[in-house]
Amino acid sequence: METLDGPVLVLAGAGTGKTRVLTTRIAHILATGRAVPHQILAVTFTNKAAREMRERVGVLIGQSVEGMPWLGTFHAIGVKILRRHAELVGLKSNFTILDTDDQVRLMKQVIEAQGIDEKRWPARQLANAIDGWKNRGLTPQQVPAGEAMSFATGKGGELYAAYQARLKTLNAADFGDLLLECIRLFRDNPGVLSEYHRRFRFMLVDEYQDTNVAQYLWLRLLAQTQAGEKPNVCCVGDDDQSIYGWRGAEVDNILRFEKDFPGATVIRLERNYRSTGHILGAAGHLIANNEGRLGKTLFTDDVDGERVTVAGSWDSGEEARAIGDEIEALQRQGHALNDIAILVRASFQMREFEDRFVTLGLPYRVIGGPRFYERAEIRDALAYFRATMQPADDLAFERIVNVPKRGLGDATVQILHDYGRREGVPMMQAARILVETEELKPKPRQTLRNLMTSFGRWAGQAETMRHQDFAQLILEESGYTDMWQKDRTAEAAGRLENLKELVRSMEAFENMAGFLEHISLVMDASEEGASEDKVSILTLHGAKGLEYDTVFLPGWEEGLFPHQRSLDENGRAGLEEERRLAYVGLTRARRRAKVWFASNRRIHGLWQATMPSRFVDELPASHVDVVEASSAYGSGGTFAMSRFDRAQPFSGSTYSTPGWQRAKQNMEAGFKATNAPPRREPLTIEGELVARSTGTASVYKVGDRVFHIKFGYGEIAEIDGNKLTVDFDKAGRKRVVDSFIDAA
DNA sequence: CTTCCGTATGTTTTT
DNA sequence: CATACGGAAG
Repeated sequence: METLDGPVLVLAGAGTGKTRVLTTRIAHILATGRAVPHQILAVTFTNKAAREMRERVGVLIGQSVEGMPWLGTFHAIGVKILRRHAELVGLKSNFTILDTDDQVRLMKQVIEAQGIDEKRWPARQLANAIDGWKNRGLTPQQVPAGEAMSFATGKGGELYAAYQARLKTLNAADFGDLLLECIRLFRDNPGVLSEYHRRFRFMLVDEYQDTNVAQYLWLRLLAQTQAGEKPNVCCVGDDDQSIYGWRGAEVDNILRFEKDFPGATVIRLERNYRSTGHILGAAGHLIANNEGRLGKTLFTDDVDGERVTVAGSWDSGEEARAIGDEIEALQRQGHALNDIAILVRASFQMREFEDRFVTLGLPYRVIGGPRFYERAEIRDALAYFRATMQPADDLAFERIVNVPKRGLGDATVQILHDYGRREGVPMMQAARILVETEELKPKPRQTLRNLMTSFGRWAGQAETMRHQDFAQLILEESGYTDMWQKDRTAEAAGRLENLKELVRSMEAFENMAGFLEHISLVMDASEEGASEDKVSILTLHGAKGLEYDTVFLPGWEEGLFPHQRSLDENGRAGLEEERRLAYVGLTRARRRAKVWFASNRRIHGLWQATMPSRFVDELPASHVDVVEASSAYGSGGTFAMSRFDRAQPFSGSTYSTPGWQRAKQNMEAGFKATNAPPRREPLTIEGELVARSTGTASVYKVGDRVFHIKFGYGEIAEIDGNKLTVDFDKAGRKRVVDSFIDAA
């Protein structure tokens, strides 16, 4: 770790203190005077990681050093560089950054402009292709002919080129460009590149296993050195935690680090400070099934602790109930809900848990749902701001020209669009010109005139008011807030709340322009109050980098985990990535990891018999307990939940328990998917609900109109202590706990 | 231009 | 099953 000079690869296993390595290294470089803050380039993948690193460096070196300007995500640093040299890549320095949604809409236009049927060749698909090419560092000219052919019978490359051209006219860049254009900048302008060579004395990269080709090329360019010199580049990562291959990450980057940087020092961190012995043992054994690893074996000085448990359930509903019960049991033993997480493979699995927890009145939070910036209301609001601030931002203008509905539909937009393209002016300007002509029908013409007057007025006010008041004003005068206030659906209240939050978050910025720049890059939700005690529900992907005392891992079934699609599309590599995901899941646990699988699961609405995941088989018997599912569910009927015999957990690596056998038999018998659940649950729910009722009289009465944060408005049908049965207008009849309810 | 109904389609997700 | 999107009718 003291090695400061030359290339260093730190292979940091899960829970070995990866972030600590990076932060102490930075602190060390600064403390020893080897460089000053602005000579250090430190890149991360996510804003969260960047923020965390910044904070931790700050703590280590004290307030004496002003922040590090070159600590950030690949993209944030890319933008910073591009803005300085924008003209060299055909942009102006105030270029707009498009997100995925803008991207797709623009591509749709490009596809249609080429006279291609957008239905046969969806924009979405082209966006994915182009994204893939950009991830691999390919410009339109460099796309392999075969691949360019694959879209729209050979138009793929052309469309990519046309799209890039459109971006330049719009003075815009998409996320991929932030790196790709940087690469082009460096390649075409050696002078610029060497300026950065001189500047960056030390380079550090976090999560190196997640880098894609473009990021790799970018880094290589920056790490180029004079002959004989070795770059001071330090990459930290863990090949066993590479789970973003489907997004362009190349594990290869980390596997061949030593070839790329001859004479590199490789440091392995294998001492784990997070988990108990049994958890590490199980995870290590599992991941050893992968080939092509750099190979690490984690160890700990901690106790062996509890074995990893494996439990089966009849179906996903029972899985949710059993896990809910276990969590309540843990809670009674004094465990904080914040220390408990449920890690799922696919987000559809979350719903069952949510429903169950709502019924139980067990507080939970879903991590990683739709991002703040992705929400329609936020994007609409931002589009208003963008259109006001940057009158050439056609995409923003198009987005909100008819939101709220004001009678300016496709026909009108098309006219503006055509005129703009023909005359080479932005749509807003086209609109100003056209309202003075006879080209538009009287009604839309008047509406459009009013709208343009508003935009004109707002643009004038931008300078004179505080930007948050300014934002508020636009949202109100445009009728946007009004639109949601009139909306009585479940989400409307939340949307208004989000808008308020958006305006509130602007306070932290100098002005509107600064805010827009930030939001286009950062775009993640304002930190949710982690202060309340709640169970976390998140995907395995979302769990990377996090840790919890107790981790529940439901849905370990063939087809779901490993996911069938991963297997089909990427074969062995896909399987190995799934296995790494399992490894990530297990290693999130500090004290308890609890694996679950169900024998039946509803997939696409049909009940399917499922087989336990091969990963269950790959867990070593010596670190695992096969446990009986919660007894409450096992006792009713012949087909009731099987018991797993504690006394004979395994024979070899094959399970011999009844549930296991039955699950396999079900598969082998070729159980056909049915429309009906394979079996009705015993009526334990009612008994349990009654038993659990607090008896406290509810403040509500039958027939009251209420509002539920998740289900919206509804009417109370029954009351049972603090458990209410509510007929929701949209969500139907649900049983909920009254603490989740407000009077409507 | 809006509303409603039918059909298609169901991983993982950051910037 | 449930939702999301696109096409046809009002």
